[in-house]
Amino acid sequence: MSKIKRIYALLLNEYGKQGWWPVTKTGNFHPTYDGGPISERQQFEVIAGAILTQNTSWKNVEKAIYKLNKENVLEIDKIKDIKNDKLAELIRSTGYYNQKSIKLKNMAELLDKYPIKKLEKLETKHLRELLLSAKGVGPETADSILLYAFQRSVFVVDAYTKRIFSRLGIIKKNDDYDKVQNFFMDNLEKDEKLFNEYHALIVEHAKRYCTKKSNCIVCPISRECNKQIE
DNA sequence: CGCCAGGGCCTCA
DNA sequence: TGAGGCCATGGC
Repeated sequence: MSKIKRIYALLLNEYGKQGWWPVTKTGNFHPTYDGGPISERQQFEVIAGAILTQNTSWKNVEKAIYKLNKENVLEIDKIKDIKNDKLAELIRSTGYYNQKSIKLKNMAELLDKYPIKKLEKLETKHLRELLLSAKGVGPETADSILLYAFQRSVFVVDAYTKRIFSRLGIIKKNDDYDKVQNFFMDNLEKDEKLFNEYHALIVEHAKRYCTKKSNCIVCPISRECNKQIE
């Protein structure tokens, strides 16, 4: 078994299935981790959440999603029509709220022009390019949307991925996004379910042990690690 | 009080 | 193409 597959097995054994991406179920206002197929409305919720969580803790995003649900505006048409100031106020807890308000409305415009049902028919490469053409959507956000909203087998790279795997000695900390992504995609089977779970496990591991000031002493995968802390 | 959080854009060299 | 500033709240 390859090293990255072994790491995956260890993390899965340690933390269990994560049930990503958290979405709001009917009759509720808070997103929950259940896994399973999602509705078109929930696809948009994932897209919005991917934007809102940029450089921000998910806890702060949950509060915003709660408010958006309570105001009944977490839909493409409603985000498109809502006043910028009103939207900014609802998502205040996520930080960068003025920029994110614009980003959400840009995305709603895009999805109004290219409905999700039509985007489903696009090849992954073309869908990725379209998402990246939206202001405020960079590679990580685009790939999160591809993987968690459209179930495309794309590996998501974030700051946690770089931190964990550079400490493990598998990548270099200055490797750019595409290089890290290619490393994972060249060394794992192209399986959407695997990519979904692996990224979620990376986030969990980074939060619990591989924090900025790491917790190597109690880390469950320290045997695999060179402990190359900055 | 400072640091960090499921980034991305813009500018400047 | 790489580094640095900027956006900003909430938890600890």
